[in-house]
Amino acid sequence: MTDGTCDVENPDEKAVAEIKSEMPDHELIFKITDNFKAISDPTRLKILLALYKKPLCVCDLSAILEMSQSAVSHQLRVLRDKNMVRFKKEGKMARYYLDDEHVITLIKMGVEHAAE
Amino acid sequence: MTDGTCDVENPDEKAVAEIKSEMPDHELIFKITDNFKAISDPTRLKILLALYKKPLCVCDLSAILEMSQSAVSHQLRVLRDKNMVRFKKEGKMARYYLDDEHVITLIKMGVEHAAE
DNA sequence: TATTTAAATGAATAAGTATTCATATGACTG
DNA sequence: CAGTCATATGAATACTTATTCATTTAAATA
Repeated sequence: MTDGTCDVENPDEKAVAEIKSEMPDHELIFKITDNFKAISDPTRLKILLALYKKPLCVCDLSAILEMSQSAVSHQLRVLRDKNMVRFKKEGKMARYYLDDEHVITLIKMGVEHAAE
Repeated sequence: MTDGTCDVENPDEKAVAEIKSEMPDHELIFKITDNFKAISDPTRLKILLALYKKPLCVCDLSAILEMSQSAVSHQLRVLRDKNMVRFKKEGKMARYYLDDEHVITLIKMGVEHAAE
């Protein structure tokens, strides 16, 4: 075992090498996991589900999620940094919009999957 | 502002209440995020992508990912606990199989999304 | 203008987690 | 039967991250 593969019952070093070479590079892997990570937090998922229904201000999101304004703002910032939401300042309010249809498709599939 | 919603320009308390009532309950939200969390880690994502090509033993996965056997085993356990992979003991080896087609569909979409 | 409101943000804290290291188990092998 | 190999696992460590608290900013209002 010089290459890390098993000795036992393994005429498959070729297959292993092929799978390794076909593996997406670290950058792409990181991009993918980064997107999934964004929708892996209950607060952020709920924000996206709410905004899917209707653009909303921070205050309304805070009421819908029953969470502090600060916590919601912090998570909105995460979603903004990933370009999943955008906002428009309206007076002293900030109205947030969904800005990524792909993510909603992913979430819908996740909902179906989890609901069996 | 007694209900947490904004005073300003907000005749939408009804909409807010509706969105709140239509929000999936905590249990379902948790199920969904739990699945996404599983594929939000680069190591686990790579394991699933590799097993999608072909069932593999821990040792081969370790070689493909260029990671320690221990790290791979720990992550396989996480995926096993979520019923995303299963394994069959073959002598001293353990051959791991994908055990969740839905997850692969999600990952495929994630790949497409990330690759633009 | 002083005050209140909506939102953003930095720092601190707490909770979660991925990897490593050391060790254990069970199967094959010499 | 002693030793090696494949794998699993517990503990420790290092890192990430979600929330809270306190504060700040900018806009509306009294």
